[in-house]
Amino acid sequence: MDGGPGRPTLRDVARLAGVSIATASKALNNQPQVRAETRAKVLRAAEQLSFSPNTLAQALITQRTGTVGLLTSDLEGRFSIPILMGAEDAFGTGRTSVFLCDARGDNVRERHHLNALLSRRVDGLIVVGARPDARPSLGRDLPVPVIYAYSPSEDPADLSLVTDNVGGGRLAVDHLIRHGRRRIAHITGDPTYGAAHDRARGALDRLAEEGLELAGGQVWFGSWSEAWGRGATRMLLERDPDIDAVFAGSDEIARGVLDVLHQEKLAIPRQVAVIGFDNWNILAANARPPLSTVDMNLEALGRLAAQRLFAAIDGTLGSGIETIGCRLITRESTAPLD
Amino acid sequence: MDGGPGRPTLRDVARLAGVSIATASKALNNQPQVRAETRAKVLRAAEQLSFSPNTLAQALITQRTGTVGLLTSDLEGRFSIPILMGAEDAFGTGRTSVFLCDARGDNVRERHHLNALLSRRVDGLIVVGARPDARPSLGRDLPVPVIYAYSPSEDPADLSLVTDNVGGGRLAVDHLIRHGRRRIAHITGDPTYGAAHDRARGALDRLAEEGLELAGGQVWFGSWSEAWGRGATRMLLERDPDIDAVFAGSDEIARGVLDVLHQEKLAIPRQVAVIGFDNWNILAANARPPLSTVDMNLEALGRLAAQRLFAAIDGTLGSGIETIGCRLITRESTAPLD
DNA sequence: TACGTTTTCGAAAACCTTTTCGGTCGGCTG
DNA sequence: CAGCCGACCGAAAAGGTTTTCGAAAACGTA
Repeated sequence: MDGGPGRPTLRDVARLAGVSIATASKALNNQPQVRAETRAKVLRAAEQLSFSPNTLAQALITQRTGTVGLLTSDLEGRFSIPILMGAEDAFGTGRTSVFLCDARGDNVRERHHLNALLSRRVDGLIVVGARPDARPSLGRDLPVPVIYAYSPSEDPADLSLVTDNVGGGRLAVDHLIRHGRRRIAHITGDPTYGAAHDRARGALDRLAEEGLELAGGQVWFGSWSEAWGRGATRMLLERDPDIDAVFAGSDEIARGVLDVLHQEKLAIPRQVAVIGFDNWNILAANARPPLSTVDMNLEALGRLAAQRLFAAIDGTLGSGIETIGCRLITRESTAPLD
Repeated sequence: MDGGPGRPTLRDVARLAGVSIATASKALNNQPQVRAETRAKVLRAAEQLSFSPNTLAQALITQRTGTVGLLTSDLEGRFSIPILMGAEDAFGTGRTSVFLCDARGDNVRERHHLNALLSRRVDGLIVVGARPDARPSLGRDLPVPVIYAYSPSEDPADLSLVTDNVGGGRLAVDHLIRHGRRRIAHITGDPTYGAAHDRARGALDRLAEEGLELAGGQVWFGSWSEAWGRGATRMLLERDPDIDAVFAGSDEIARGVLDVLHQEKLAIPRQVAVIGFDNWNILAANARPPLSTVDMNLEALGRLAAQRLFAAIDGTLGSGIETIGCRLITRESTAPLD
């Protein structure tokens, strides 16, 4: 009936419409060299067979698959997902599809996935890391453009898109200062993370501009956990009971801070304001009180990555590190001192 | 040098090895009809050109792309991700790649993605929904097998894989009972979710078997939020101050429960045990004390979906609803009464 | 040497589409 | 009527691979 057991092909459409394969193709692709009447015939036939063109064959000719690879190191990580969504979003509207590959932080698996993606002739790659520190480059002589998101590449010849952690730290402290806070402490996470130091630096810079010193006598490095937030807050209060604000390096830590402040019967935000980092909704929005925090704009980063890649696919790729600014989210855990 | 500007093709390999394209293909694919010496020559040539076969062309012939589509309705949703990871995991080892598509809960976008995936000639589809209630089928006459994960299809002719919420509720209450708790309350989420009722039913069933009644006089339905967990706990304590355990319908709710129990100076787990649902690590593991909870085995569900799909690709697909059991995670928020 | 058998290799078709280029047909001008 | 032009259509090549089938080579046997 339709020419065989498989899916209908352009040949079937052409036969049904009573034209040649070439004209059928032209009709479906809005080429000008076909009469309106003929085009209608073809379209009707295609509709009738519910024909959908074989993208593989198209790609074979046009040398463009309309696919990109998304190589993530850590899917469960909360940072890959928004980036991935942003990228999917930016592509989704067009005719590009995304191959998702999770390397699970394993180098050989990453290599394996990379080869598979190249075999599939993806038009480009986005590599999103698990943590904001630099990672090894995939190499300089890949046949497709590559964009590194979140984790920059170690090779400055690559193009990397990262969040502005220094600016984020500055943003948080600026917000506290504007609300009249003067005795601001900073509790943050794992000191092996560059991001922890960057955020701290931004915070200290802004304090210095105001002629303020960090309350608590130091930046409290530890781990990115609620438990550390609790522990550090206890130590902090012991050492310096008079703080009026805490900048936490992550929302998890902030939750720990809130917990201990409640235990100590300190009113939030009246006596102590708290601000977090990440805008991890489930933690921040549901906190008691809801947590002000710094959002890294990861979806925007993902979208930008997609756009840059898109531009690079026909054209040439830039290099270096491009920084995306953070955004302040104010909720009830910070408020002006009255 | 390598025969042109583009990537090396089989033709280039053949030329370099001094054989025909056909033999080159056979050599690379371990076909038996080629002399060992010739095969070595070809392999060396391929290596030298760092040749990787064009999967598109292969797919065109073999009528199998080695790709599957993962159609999710809600990427940011915490339930899609583990399933997605499980599926990626099960496929990743082989030679299948995954197209990720997020419909954002929008029907026309879903249709759009579906068409794109079919155009790309995916070998199969996994559809993962945003909530555990039934969703419309994609249709019966798709040219590839489809598996519904998490959200079952409304059409019983489709194959759906879901979590056993009744069993999960039973598991939670059973755990509490075994630890000597008798006055068990249940606070859960949005009553428009079938899962909320299923979990409650499992809980009530197990209580009935023991001749126990639900403490608090009712199942407390509300919303899947920490705030509701707090509010419900306050009402519950007012009505029935003597509870010795709370089964929360989600970890978020459980966090709210813990919060209020702490405020009321009730010792956990000595006076009141708390168990959650979801095993959402960031909430459960970091709670004070760490939260016992029920894990839905979503990665396993994803893996199973991949396996079922794989089996269906060559073979025929089953139908109906297949249920995956839950798993108890015990942490410190539950302990035997002494 | 003649012949049969096994092994090894290559030519060509097939997969499905796009695109170029040449051809047909109608109508128009001189 | 001859010639030309524009509009429309089809044959065929191309893209990279797999696979079938026939041909050639190598080998053993009579």
